[in-house]
Amino acid sequence: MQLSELELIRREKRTQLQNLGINPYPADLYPVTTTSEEIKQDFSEGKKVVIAGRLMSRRIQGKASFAELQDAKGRIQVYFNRDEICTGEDKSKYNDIYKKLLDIGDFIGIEGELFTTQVGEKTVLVKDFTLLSKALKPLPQPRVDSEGKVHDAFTDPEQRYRQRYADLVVNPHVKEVFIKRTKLFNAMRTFFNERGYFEVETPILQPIPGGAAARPFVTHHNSLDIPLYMRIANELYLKRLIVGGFDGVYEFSKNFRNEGMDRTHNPEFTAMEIYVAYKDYNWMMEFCENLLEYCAKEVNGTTQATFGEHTVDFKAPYPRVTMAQAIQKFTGFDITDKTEEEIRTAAENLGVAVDDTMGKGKLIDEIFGEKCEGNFIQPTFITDYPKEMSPLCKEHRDNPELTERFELMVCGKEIANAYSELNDPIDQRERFEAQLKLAEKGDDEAMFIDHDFLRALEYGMPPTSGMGIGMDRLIMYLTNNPSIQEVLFFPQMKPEKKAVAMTEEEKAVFKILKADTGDKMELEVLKKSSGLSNKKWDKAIKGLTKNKLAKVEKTEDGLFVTAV
RNA sequence: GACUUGGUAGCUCAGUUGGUAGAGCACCUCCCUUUUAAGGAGGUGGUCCUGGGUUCGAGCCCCAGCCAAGUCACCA
Repeated sequence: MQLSELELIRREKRTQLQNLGINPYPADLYPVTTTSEEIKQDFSEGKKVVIAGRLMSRRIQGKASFAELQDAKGRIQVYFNRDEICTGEDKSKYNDIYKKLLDIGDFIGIEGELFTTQVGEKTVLVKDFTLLSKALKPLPQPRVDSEGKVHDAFTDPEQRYRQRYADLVVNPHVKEVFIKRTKLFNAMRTFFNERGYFEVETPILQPIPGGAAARPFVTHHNSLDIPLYMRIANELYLKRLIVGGFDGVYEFSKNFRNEGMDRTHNPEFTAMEIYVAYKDYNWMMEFCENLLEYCAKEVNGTTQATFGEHTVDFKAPYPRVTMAQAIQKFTGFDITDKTEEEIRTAAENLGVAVDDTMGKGKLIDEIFGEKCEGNFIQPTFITDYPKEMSPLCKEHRDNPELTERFELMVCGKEIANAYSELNDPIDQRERFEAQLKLAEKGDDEAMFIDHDFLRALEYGMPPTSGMGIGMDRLIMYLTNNPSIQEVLFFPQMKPEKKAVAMTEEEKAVFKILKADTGDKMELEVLKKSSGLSNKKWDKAIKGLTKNKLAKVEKTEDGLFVTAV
């Protein structure tokens, strides 16, 4: 890896510090007493403080200098004055160590006293400082001017996602998104725990990937010599726990789906699933709207959230619309009591793409997805989905073609999905078998039959309502980010291409050179044995000498190439 | 998977018809003791994404590829 000039300079400074007897990476605890935030909130002139963080900007004016120190809570101005730091004859700590050997990005600790500058800035007067960690790579340095305009912003998404650590250091608004993300998780936990529901963990490596229709990642367990799948959902395991006697269980689950990536799909994503015994989906709707109202307030301090052009209000309650009502409203077509053929014709008339493999449920789902879904901006429950689309959901108490299912739509997208859970083991087996038929027809997302899950149901599961929430999508709404990558610390990226150390020609030449005894050859001999054209030879040998892998020397006996 | 746009210094970006690769910030040297995006003077810094091709000559034109973003398709 070729180092830039700036990186070489910093490495040299590291060595110089060591030569001065200063460890650039000391092991000692640093006795921090406060943070930048506390200093500003609880400011009193002359107060002694010990703080630590990264040096983020410097304005050096000879024997004095202002700088900014950034810690986990923000930034605080610090004032380095030569006479304060170097009270004796030796002024090198200021002149050499501070001014010459520290860089922006270095972690330092500061002992000092608070004061206010003539322009009114709360500042730490540095009495002494300690290098805590030397940064060898220069950070991007965005700056904000007095009009609030950002200069040199670090904005390239590729670099920001690949080097999230740097993104977080220099872009405070990015850090804010992740703070809100954690607030959301904490808020949900609090809401559930206060109601007595129990947080659990279930397997991520599963012999049968169940609970959703999706293509799984496959891996292999060596000593068992069996395939294992990364989980696509945790539903079936949580229901086993309801069978086992828990009243309410929930889990934040990292799920993995081996499907396409775009700005709303990452191969791994986080869902929250909760199952509560003796409840139905009507109860769950109320629970859901109360939950989201609570979470929105905890995260943003208000139930309103801005998402692009929309302002969404999470204040409960939310409208409840059946799928049939939604379709009637946006297409004028009433699907109630219609045959499959009538619905197919209606879909075709509406310009919805259909094919012969689609059953009644799929057709209805297509019409809804195409014509209705995008219209629900404010949180809205869509209820009573076709049975065919919901193999884990209980049949509707009033209509055997439907299920007791709802999805919560926000800004035209689903963020929650819930059922009155199917607990009839015979019905469940038949639904799995119907899925198996779909798989045989080539649907690679059809569900597997999970016999152990059926066995669990046979022991009896109480009536239960369950709900899943897409955490990534929800936090996108709460932080106004249209891309899932902005709400994941480390979104999946294609691997960075490794810089090729040597070209094929260079490798060939180098191999011949190394094979020769003494690693030294006459240039003409080497050139001839490489068999390269003039142009390619020239490029190869220049490449090798440039990378200091070979050296060309002229002696009395002629031109020689030496391996270095 | 298709299409569109982009990839030039540590960061943000210019780069004319194909003719010696530029700016601001950062960095280095010197001066400067209460400043605040940017004090003054001077200087250093490049795999122009990669590989081919056209050409006397390619950052620029052509072909292929890599990576990213966006739109669409597919998918929860």
